[in-house]
Formats: sequence, structure tokens, C-alpha cells
Amino acid sequence: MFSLSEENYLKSIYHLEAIHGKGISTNSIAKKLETKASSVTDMIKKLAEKKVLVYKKYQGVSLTVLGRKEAANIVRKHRLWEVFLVDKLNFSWDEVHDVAEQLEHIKSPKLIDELDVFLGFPKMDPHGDPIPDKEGNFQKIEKRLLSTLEENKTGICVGVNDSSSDFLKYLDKNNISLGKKIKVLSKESFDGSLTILIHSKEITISKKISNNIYIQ
Amino acid sequence: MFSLSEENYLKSIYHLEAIHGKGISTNSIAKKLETKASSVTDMIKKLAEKKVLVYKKYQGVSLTVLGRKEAANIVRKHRLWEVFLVDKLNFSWDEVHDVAEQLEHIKSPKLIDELDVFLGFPKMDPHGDPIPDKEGNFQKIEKRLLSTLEENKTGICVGVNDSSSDFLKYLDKNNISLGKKIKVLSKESFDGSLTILIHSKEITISKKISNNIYIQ
DNA sequence: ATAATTTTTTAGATAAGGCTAAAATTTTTT
DNA sequence: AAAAAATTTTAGCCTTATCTAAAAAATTAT
Repeated sequence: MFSLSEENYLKSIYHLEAIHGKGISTNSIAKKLETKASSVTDMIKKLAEKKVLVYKKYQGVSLTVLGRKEAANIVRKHRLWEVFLVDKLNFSWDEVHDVAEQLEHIKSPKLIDELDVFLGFPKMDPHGDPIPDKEGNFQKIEKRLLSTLEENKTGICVGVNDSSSDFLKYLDKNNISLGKKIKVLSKESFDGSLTILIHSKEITISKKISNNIYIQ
Repeated sequence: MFSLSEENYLKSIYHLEAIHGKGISTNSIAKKLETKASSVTDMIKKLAEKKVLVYKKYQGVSLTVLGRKEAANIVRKHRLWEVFLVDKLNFSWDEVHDVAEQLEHIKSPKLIDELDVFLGFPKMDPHGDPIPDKEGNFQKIEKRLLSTLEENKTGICVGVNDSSSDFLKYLDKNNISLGKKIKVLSKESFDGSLTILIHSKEITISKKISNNIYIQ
């Protein structure tokens, strides 16, 4: 059994490995968890003893098969709860994250199995992220950043790279949501900003925005 | 904001006050929480500073208005989650307690408001206990222990005094559930055991059992 | 009313998880 | 290849919530 803190470390390392591959540095974990590197060193020693990750001094960590399964399960819970909040309790996609961060730590296998049934075995959460199954497997959809789309080409919004309330509210304000068509009208080479057609309206978005929207 | 531990103290004191009135002893809290009296002394000092209870050395504690509201809200959350588990996720009444003990500590006013809506504003949990509203008020139904019912009289089961899985499974096994008619056929004065008619069957139950069943 | 018992509090210790500051190691620069 | 910089670890301390053992107060019994 893992403590709340241990679970948060596992989840962070899992997400970091998804981006950077194996060998996650102490500092990057500290940044992700908004804590200090010295605290991370302490915790990863403990997690290494619990066989969920491999740690060699000064060389970062990698999840073991056990650790990855454990982490995927926390992510599974987080995303199922997000679906519940949006589909059943009238939450909007920018309100779910903090609550799901709490709910993901509830320990009850039956609860999560039944929730899955109740929600109709969803495969995606409200932000377009895949929901792992009990073994930690999930369908990986091909997607690319909106920022990589060429002028005059069209894509469909299938996900976001940032689930912060601020970013999602910005998207809402501009009628950008999952499933929407987005056409790139022009690209400013100086700062990478895009003028796009969304919801039959022309708007200009910064590179930072287009770097956080996934299309298909 | 209160810690998980603080919330559990508040809830326990709230339940103890409901039975014994004001002035709850250190020892009784320790017993309820399965901890030591010295730990209780430390915690109630902290809670007194936070203005949720009044404490005078060697004289036990009483919840303040603030403390009672806080505690009622935790009970409200616990019972709403129990309804959710039974009504929506196919839990039986003997499986909900431990999970609800965890869920009751999730912090999100919107979550509990929306859950209340989603469940149709239930007034009772699966064990027949009332669900307080946001102000901590609830309808008190008149009920008495089955052990106080006279011979040849009939009552309707409206609640239980013990929500442990073992007790509830015993009730299931004997077809005793909320809303069921129970007739006392005879009373053994030696040990207080009762022979009752339930679900058109005659069974004999101990005093301990009849002391944990509420009827109306 | 004093002695015995029970309850409650205090004092000091422990474990988890975090911090700062300093030391050790690795990486980057010159 | 050495020096500088960045990263990581260690050492020691803090807080929260516990505990045990001993002291203090209240209650009960004689």
C-alpha cells in the first residue's frame, strides 16, 4: 500500500517518463511536484526499497513494471473520476482537475471497477487523454500539436497539453473544444502566432497556445 | 481547513454528543478513535485553538456552533457518498462504510452539492440514518430499539445502530432490511433474546442483535 | 476523610515528509 | 584538463500525529 505522497511521486515520474523516457532526474521530479530536490532524494530511496523504481545515485530513476502499473492505476482513477464529474455532476473541463487529484487516492478496487461500469467504460477523459485499463494499457491515438499544422490545412481538436483552469477557460472563451474543426489561415513566422478559423470565427492565437492544443 | 485527523476527531465528538450530550471525556474519544488518551489531549487542545470546541482541563470537550456545523458537514458527505455507492455503483449496505470513510474527506463544495442533486436530494442513507443539510439540520424520525418492543407487537425496521459489515451481513442472512415488518412473538426474560416473525419466518435473535435494530 | 483507583495531562520519543545549508558529484565551459 | 556551474546527496532540523511512561487531578471506595 502506498501513501498519498508516494502515489503522487509515482504519478509524476510516470508522466515524466511518458515525455522523456527512462532516467528521470531528481530536479525534474522536484519541479513537477513543486518540492525540493533533497525531499525527492529521500522519497525515491524509499520508493526504490519498495521496488517500484530503480535508483542509482546521481543517475535519476526509472519505474519498474510494478511501479508503472501502480502509477497507471492512479492515472486511471484520476481520469475516470474526471469523466464522472463532467458527465454526471455538471462540472466543466476546467473544474475537474483539483477534485480528481483528491479522488484518485481513494482506495477501493470495487469502487473503481463499478465506476468504470457506471460510466460505460469510457476510453478518454474530458481533456482527450486516454484512460488506462486495469493492466495500465491504453489506446494511443495519433495526434500532433496545432503549432505544427501548415497554412490552409485543417485539423480536429482532440486534446490539450495543459489542463490548468486558466488555459481551459481561455479555450472556452474562444469556442475551442474537443471535436472542433480548426483551420490555420496564416502563420506569423516572427513569433509563431497563428490566425485560425474556429467556430466560423477568425482569431489569432500565440505560439504558446498552439503548442498546447492537439489535433488529428 | 481541517486535516484528515482533525476531521475524524470532529466527527467522533459529534457522534458522541448525539448520544451523551455535551462534555465528552478524553477517554471516550480515545475509545471511539482507537487511539490513546494522551493523543486525544494533544488534538483537542489544537481543535480548541481553532474554535471548533471548548475545552477545560480534566472536564472534557463540547463542540461550538462552528464545530458542530463542520462535523455535520462531514457526516453529510459520508452519508451522501453511501447513497451514491448503493444506488449507483451496486454496493450493498455492508460494503459502503470504509469507502465512505475515505470519500467524506474530499474537499469540494461543488462536488457535494452536485452529488446531492444527482442523487435526488436523499434524506436517508442506506442504513436509515438521516443526511444533514448544509446547515447541519436533519429530520429526526421517531424510532426505538427493537429490544423495547412488547410481545405480539409489530414494528417496521427503520435503521440500525451498528453499521459494521459483520452485523449487516447477519441481517442480510436473516432477511432483515429497512422497511421490513418485524413481529415479536416471544421474549425470553432470562437473556432478553427475542423470537420474531420476519419475512414470514420465525427466528430467534439475541438481545445484542435487538439492541442494534431500530423500529418505528 | 483518607486511601485506592481511574482518568487526564505532561514529558519525551518516534516516524513520515518536508525544509535549509553544506558537501559531494557530475556536467559544462573555457 | 582544469575551473566553473549545475545537480544531487547528506546532515541536521521542523511539523504533524502518534506513542509510552510518569505525574497530576478527579473520582470512588473504605
